[in-house]
Amino acid sequence: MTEEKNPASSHFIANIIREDLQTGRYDRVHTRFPPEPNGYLHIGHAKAISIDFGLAREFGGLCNLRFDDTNPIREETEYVESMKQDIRWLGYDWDDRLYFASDYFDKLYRWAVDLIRKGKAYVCDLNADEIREYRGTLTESGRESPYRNRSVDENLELFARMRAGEFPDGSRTLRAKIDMSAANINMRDPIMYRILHATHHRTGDAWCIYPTYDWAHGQSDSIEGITHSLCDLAYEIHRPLYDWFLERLQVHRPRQIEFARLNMTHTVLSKRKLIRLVRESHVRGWDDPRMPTLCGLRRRGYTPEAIRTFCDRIGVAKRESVVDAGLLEHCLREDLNLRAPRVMAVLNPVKVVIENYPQDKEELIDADNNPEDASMGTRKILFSREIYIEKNDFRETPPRKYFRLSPGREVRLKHAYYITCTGVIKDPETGEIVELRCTYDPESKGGSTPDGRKVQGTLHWVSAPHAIKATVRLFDHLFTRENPFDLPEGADFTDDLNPESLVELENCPVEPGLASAEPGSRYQFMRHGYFCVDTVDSRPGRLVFNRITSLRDTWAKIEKKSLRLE
RNA sequence: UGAGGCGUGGCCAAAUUGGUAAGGCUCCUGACUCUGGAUCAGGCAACUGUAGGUUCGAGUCCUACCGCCUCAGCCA
Repeated sequence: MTEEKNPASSHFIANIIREDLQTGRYDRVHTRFPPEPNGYLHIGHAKAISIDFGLAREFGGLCNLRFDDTNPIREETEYVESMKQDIRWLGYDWDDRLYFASDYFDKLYRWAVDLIRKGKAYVCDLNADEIREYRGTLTESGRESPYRNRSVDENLELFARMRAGEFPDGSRTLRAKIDMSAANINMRDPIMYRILHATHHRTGDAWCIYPTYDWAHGQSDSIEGITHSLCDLAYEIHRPLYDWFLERLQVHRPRQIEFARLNMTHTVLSKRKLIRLVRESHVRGWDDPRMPTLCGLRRRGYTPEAIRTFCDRIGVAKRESVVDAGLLEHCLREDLNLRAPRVMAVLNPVKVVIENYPQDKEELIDADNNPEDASMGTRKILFSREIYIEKNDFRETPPRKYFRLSPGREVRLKHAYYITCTGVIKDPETGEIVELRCTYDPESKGGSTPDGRKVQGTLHWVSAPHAIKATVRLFDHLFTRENPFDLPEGADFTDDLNPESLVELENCPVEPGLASAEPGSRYQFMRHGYFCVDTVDSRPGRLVFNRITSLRDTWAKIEKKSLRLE
C-alpha cells in the first residue's frame, strides 16, 4: 500500500486555504512545522506534521521546518537531530528550509527596540511574583505596573543594559504595553524578553536575554513568509496577541488556524506524562516499542506509510476527541498485509512426532512468500518426522466450532501434509501434554489429496531439528483503560499501566531461514501477526522479534463469546 | 460570576454557504479461502446537546438554556 490517491482534503483548514487562494488573500501556500527541540516527537506530532507538510504538498506549496528554540534552558541539539530524523522517516522533506527561531534573535531585538520607540513596550522591574499579582485573575482586571510609563529613552537605555548583561536573571523584563484590563489575559502587558544568563544550544553566550515564545513565534512565521500558521487549539487565545504584534510592526501577516491535537485510547500523549513513564522506568526508554513516540513506533515496526494513512483518516477538526487505537492497528495491517513476507513461527510449542514418517527423512517444501503478491516469490522450508505446533492448536476435548487438532481429527500442516492425531503423551506428574503422536497421509503432500477431501483446520508448524530459536516480544496496550485519565479520585495514571503490556517469550522455534533476517525487517508470522526484528537487541544467533500488531483473530472472538455464554 | 472555543451513530468525521444525514474504524451476517488472515457482498446503528422560533423545507439561520475544553509560566 503506497500512494493511495488522495481525494482533495475536505476538512475545514483545507476549505479555508482554498477560499484564501480564491479570494486572493494569499497567492500561495506556505506552512511550517515548529517544534521546540526539547523532547521526542510522538504520534500526536505526526498528525501535526502530516497536516503542515501534507497541506503544503496538496496545494503545491512549501512547508518549513523551524525549531522554536527560545528557551536555552530546555533545548538541546540532540533533540534537533532526533526530530529531523523522525520527520524524514515519516516521509516529509523541508529541502533547504531548515530554520531556527534563534536565527531571528537579532531581528527580534531590533523590532523590540522599535516597539519601545513607539511607546508600545517598556522595561518592567517587577519580579515574577509581583507580575503575577498585578496581572489580576480571570474575573478581575489587572493593575498597571508602576514602571509602565517610563520614558522611551529610559526604556531604551535599560533594555540595552539588559542585553549587556548588567542585571541578574529575573530582575527585569521587557513587556508589551497593551491593556491591563483586557478580558484576554494574554493581552495584559505580556512579557517579551526575560533575562537568562544561559548558554543557548546554537547562539552560545551571545545573548543573556531571550524572547518569549509569544514574542518570537508570530514574527518568525512572518519572516518566513508563512501564509497559514496551523497550530494547537491552545494557541487560539494567543492569536489576538500575535496579530497585535504583527500589526504594530507592519509586517507580513500569516493566518493562524487552530485544530485539535490528537488523543488516542490506551495511551498518553502529553510530554509530562511520557517523561514520567521513562524516568520512573515504567518503560525501557523513549524508544520502548510500547511508547507512542515515533522512535518507539519505528522500533516496534510501525511503517511510516501506515502512520500517514492513519493521519489522513482521523481527519482534522476543532473538536477534541479520542481516536480509537484500533484504527492505527487497522492501517498497519492494511499496509503490512501486502508487503510482509509470510513465515512460520511457533510461539508456545508442543512437539509432534509423525509416527509413520521415516526416521531420518527430510524434505524441502515450496512455500509462497505472500499469497497477496506472487512477485514476492517462494522459498523452501524443511519438513521432518518431528515438528512443533502451537499448544493452542490442540485440544484433548475440542469445544464446539474448534477446527484444530484433537484426538482422531485430521488437519492440514500449512504447505505440507495432512496429519491425524493418534496419541497424547502427558507428564505423569503434572498431567501436562508434552508430546503429540500423529500419522501423516503421504498422498496429501503440498496440502491437498487426490480424493479431494477437506480438512477444517490449517496449522503452522516448524521442523523441530531444523528450527532456530528466537526471542519474541508480545506487546499490548500500555494502559488498560481506554482513557488512562478516567481514573477514580486520587489515583495516578500510572496505576492503570497494563502489567501485560510486554510478554517476552524465549526459545520460540522459527523457520531456519530467519537466521539471516535483517534488523528492522518485517514479517508476518502466519496466524499470529506482524513482527519486526528488533534493531537494538537482536543479533545473529540471538534473534529478537517485536510484535507490531496481531492478525485479526476471529476464533478468539468466538471463543470469548462462548465463554461468556457459559 | 471574564474571555475564547467546541457539541453529528460505540469511536473518528463529512454534508456544493437551507433542500430533506457521506465515508472510515468497530460490531453482526453471508460468500470465498491451504493463514478461523486477506478479499468480496450485505447489515445493525444518529429524530445532528436541549427547548423554542423563522421557513414549503434547518445539522446548516435566530433566541434561550445545558455540557465540555482552553487561558491567571519571566514554558512552548
